[in-house]
Amino acid sequence: MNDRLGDDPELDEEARAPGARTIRDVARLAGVSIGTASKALNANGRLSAKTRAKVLKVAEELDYRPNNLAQSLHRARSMTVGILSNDNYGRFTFPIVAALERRLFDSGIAVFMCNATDDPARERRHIDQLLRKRVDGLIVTARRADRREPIEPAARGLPVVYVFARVDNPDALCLLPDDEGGARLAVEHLARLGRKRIAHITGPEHFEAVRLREKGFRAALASAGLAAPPGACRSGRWSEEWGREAVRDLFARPAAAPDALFCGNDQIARGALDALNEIGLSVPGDVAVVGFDNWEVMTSGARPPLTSVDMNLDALGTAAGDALLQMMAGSKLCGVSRLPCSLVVRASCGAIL
Amino acid sequence: MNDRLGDDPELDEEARAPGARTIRDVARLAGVSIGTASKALNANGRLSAKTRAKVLKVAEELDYRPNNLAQSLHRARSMTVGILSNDNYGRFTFPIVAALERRLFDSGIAVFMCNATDDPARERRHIDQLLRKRVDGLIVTARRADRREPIEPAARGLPVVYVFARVDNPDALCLLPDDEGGARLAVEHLARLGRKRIAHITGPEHFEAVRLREKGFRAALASAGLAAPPGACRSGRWSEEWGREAVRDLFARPAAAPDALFCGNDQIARGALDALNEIGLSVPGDVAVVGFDNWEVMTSGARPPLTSVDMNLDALGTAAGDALLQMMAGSKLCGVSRLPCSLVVRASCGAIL
DNA sequence: TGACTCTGGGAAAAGCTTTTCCCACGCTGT
DNA sequence: ACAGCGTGGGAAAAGCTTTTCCCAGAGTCA
Repeated sequence: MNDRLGDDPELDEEARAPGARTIRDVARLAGVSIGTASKALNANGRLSAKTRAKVLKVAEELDYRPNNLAQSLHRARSMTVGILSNDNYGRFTFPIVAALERRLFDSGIAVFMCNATDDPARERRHIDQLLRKRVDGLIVTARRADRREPIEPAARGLPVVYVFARVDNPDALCLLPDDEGGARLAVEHLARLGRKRIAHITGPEHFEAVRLREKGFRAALASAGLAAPPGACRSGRWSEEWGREAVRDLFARPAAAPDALFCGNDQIARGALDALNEIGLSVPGDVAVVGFDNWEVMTSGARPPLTSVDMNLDALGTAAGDALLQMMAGSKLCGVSRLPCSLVVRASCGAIL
Repeated sequence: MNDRLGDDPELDEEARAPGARTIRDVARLAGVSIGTASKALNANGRLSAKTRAKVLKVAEELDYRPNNLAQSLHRARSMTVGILSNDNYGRFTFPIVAALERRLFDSGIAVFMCNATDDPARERRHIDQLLRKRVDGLIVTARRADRREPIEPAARGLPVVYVFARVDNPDALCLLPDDEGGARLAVEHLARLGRKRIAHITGPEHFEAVRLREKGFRAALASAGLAAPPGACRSGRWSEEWGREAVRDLFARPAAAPDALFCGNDQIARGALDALNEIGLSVPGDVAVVGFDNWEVMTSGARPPLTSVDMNLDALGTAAGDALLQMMAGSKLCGVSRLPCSLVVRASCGAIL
């Protein structure tokens, strides 16, 4: 038996076909059958240590990589999942997807990225493609806006996790941030710092997140024994401009002016900060401000740096990965699960720093 | 022959195994051989119209989807590519990847998303996984910072496109935005509007983009017959804070103050706007400002809305997709290709609106 | 009517692994 | 020395398609 593979003319011959190494090559060069090679590579059957080592050595020298296509075909598990996204901006989706991909990759699963920007036909074609590729599961993400339709029944039997997306089907598993709890966190913090007249400037009411955050806002006020005067909650757009407008309006009569603002997102908060500045009010001296999203580019560019609620999107992504793995292993999971937010304290709320 | 498939007891039997339909099922129910069914589905061999129609009808009724794994195994083309990203933020990568995915999907190719956030070991494992999955090509993206190492030689023979990333290997294809041209666009525009003392506030010098933009800045000044006084170009960080600092410094002696600022990124521009505001200078009245990146959240939140250079990242993504498709079809492409930027004019530069 | 040409469809190999089942060899015990 | 048993490794099927090659039947022409 020739152990010096480096001198084996057969090896040189093989070296010319890169990337196309098969288990046949390994078996032939190791002088064993294909089945034996497979067993050695997978630490599977009963083989002598010598044979096993020989096969592994040859595989290493050939830089052999098993063909996942053939493996998947045989095992009826592709070790891939599809991520269906509808976020054309990517700001929320990206951290989720990144964490998800990391979690799944650590379990040996690769993800197909599919972007179907609110085009139902395109989404159907994507799902069709994923089914042809025999993905083992599906993740569906959306912008927070929409309570979307469940995906096609064709996917029945396939594990599906909706993350940062909500469907009405009670059999579906939806993972979402706890908007209400996040709002409560912010308002409780402000109340604890002694603020008495807390207002809420937020986005369009048709967002469920807006309604939930308002709910949390009111709940926290109530449990802090504070009143929510009429007009203390303003919903508008998600923009800085709206933040500025709302502040100008809220502070038009100084007597009734708030001493704290909880904003529905960091852009609104940023606009609010700018407007307060212009009015001549100091932050956090006269008014404390808390945002939502903890979007670094907004919070750190703001003056003073913005305290903000973090939705822990990466934890959400990791949780979605965990859930999908469980479902792929046979568990039936369903219902709406909301993961906690956290408060990232910076200077704008007037906490001791 | 029973044409009413709805009544066929065999069909009902089959209906219980969802997603597991094979071409055997189609063939059996259509009363033809597997080979014939395949020919009908692929419009391939010579078949009578009747047989073809019969097979297609059965396939439709069964909701049959060919198993891509088996197809790929046979054809030795997986119709998948991997996207290897190192951008942990996603701001630049996301638009590129989205456009890329769209382009490739339209050609029937699915993309594996791999995030290897600057961890070389992780990147190697990702590449290994992709090779096992027998991807037909690879896209490598990076943060603009680094002139990165080419990926492992193991991938030799596999088409690779570097986009928004740069490697020294002359055999590699790199697609990048034309930073220099973008800078020229901005400065020419300012010069055309009559600005005479144009300064440049930009990011860290170790970024190639910073050096190229400065080069474009100086070139455009020269060809407009304007001088670039010493200290007209300041490099620092990519942050709003740096924009504010630099403005305070540049405008310390009003006599030598610029009448226009070209900023290396929108965050710097945003900071500059705020600082100018505080100093009491009007934009664009006293000073015109142009940013870089055309990042919507920055440009539209700014007051006044910010004129900015757009790197056309989606065009870059589409071009990368085109290039990869060509390489997959056999073309050898290499070299560094820079795609044009464009200027998006808003109020901050003082153009007629 | 016989030979020949189409034509439509079938059989089988190939693509790469995994896994089950089985066989042969060598050893043990008497 | 022989029966039996354990052990290591091989053969082959299966997983799902595609494609090539071939055959049978029908039609055509002389």
